[in-house]
Amino acid sequence: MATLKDVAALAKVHPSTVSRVLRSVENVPITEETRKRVIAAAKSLDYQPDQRARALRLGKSNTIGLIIPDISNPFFAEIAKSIEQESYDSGYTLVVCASNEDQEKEIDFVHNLISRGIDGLIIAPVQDSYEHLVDLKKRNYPFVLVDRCFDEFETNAVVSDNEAAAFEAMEYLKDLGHKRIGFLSGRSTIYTIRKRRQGYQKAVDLFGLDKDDALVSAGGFTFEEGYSETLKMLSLAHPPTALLIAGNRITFGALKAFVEKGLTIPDDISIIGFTDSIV
Amino acid sequence: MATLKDVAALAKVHPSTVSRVLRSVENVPITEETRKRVIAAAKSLDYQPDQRARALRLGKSNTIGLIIPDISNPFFAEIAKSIEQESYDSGYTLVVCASNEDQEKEIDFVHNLISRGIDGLIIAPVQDSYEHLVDLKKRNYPFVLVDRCFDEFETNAVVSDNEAAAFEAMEYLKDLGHKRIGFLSGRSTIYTIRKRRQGYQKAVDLFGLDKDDALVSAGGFTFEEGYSETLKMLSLAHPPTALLIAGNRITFGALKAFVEKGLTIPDDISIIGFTDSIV
DNA sequence: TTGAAAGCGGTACCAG
DNA sequence: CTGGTACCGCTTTCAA
Repeated sequence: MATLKDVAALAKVHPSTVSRVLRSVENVPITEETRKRVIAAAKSLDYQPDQRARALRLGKSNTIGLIIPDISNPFFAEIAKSIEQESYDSGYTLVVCASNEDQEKEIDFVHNLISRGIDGLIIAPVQDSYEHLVDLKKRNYPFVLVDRCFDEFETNAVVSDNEAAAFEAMEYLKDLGHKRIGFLSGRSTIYTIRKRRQGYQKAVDLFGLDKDDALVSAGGFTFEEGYSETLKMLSLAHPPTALLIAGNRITFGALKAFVEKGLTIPDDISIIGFTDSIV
Repeated sequence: MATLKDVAALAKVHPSTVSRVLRSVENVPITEETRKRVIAAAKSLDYQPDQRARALRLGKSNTIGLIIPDISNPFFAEIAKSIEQESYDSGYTLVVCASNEDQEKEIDFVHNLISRGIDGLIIAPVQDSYEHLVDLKKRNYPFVLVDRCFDEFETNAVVSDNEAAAFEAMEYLKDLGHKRIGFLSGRSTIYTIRKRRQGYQKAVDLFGLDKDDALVSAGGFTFEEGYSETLKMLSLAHPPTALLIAGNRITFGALKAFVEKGLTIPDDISIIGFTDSIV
């Protein structure tokens, strides 16, 4: 890698001059002569300024970090994609890290990214704990939460109204005539899941639907778990006639279970799933 | 952010001493006394070494970059996930960038990442051009290609045998009795696509299947394009009885077309798709 | 056993 | 208009 010095030597000027020419900002006047020489030298050496040195000096890196629980989940991948687009267009580089739903790793990433001098942080937290975030807030470090947040901990966050959405879905199913509706979801420590469940419960109470603990499952958010939990629910003495499913992979698991049981949608059973993939 | 100096001041020692204590490597002897004081000071200030300064000094960042064409494509998301795991376990941080199938952006990322001082680069190239990669090779910069590579340009690459896979799929369809098989894919500049197509052609020739340009489409790799291309192929005078599809989103598009046409699998039509999502 | 100083590659301020 | 210099935060000789 060519450095400022190399370019300076080739152009027979001082490094600081090269810096000025290349950034061209500042109202500093420069002879057309020198400018040409410098530019030529830089091009011939294919000079690229070292961003870490720059960042070190400037205290700004034009980089932001994104921590998501699972990059292979289409929902988060889509989030990552849009954020990436947006940052790129604004001249920022996005660093994507996947915590893999591992709280330790998330905390690790937070520290790691900060020590790399990123300008800001976007986190979809694992949500087993949040002290590290409290810490960030105390230090006034710029960060936002996406998709999931904490009721007990106030921060900047962009989340959707999962409770309302779940409630509306339930209302729709009720209007179809369903009285016995099951709820399938992942770990209930997760904000989105809790909210959806609240919407579910609210609807059950308000519409006088069947209230039964066996109809509520929070087994996990994988394909396999969705599959097995659905089977379990279908083999109840009084199985549900409809399902509200919070999680896209769970939904596919449920579909597999239906196929296996010979059930068809919407004749034998109705479902509404929270998912945003193209399928 | 607390710096070495801050810690040093608090512990009443020289910064260099703090550095030595904290890295604890080197066979440099240190009084237990001082060590204790330094550790305490560092902890109380929650000191995290500045990685960019460190990288600048050391000439090594323990970071590797990954450039993929599309993060929202499950195939690449899965690749990103495994690489991330692997790097994390080896103490490396992975920076993921999405070129969005945009050659310009890819080149941009390559330069950007290098100037950030990453130790190595993994690229699934867009494949419209490769001069920037030739450049990397000339400069002896450590990089590998994944999934896609160039026949005319030799590099380290990890790719699967797409040609053989396509051929085997065709053999399978032929054994089912199909004579007229269509091929649906994305842009044919892409390595994987080209190889699969070669496998397809080889099978058509070798097994004496129907050879018809109308049966081969390279429209694009999106859901919508898969949908419209399938419709187009189904409305031929002699439509295919089976389809080989290279691309997971195209496959879903094709499925949509089937549903719309009232065709069922495998009664009315057979398909084999290259895809790795759970669906 | 610890301190002082140089330098990684830039930027910014002050001189001239 | 351009050069010199200090410094960002850290590591690494070299001395003491």
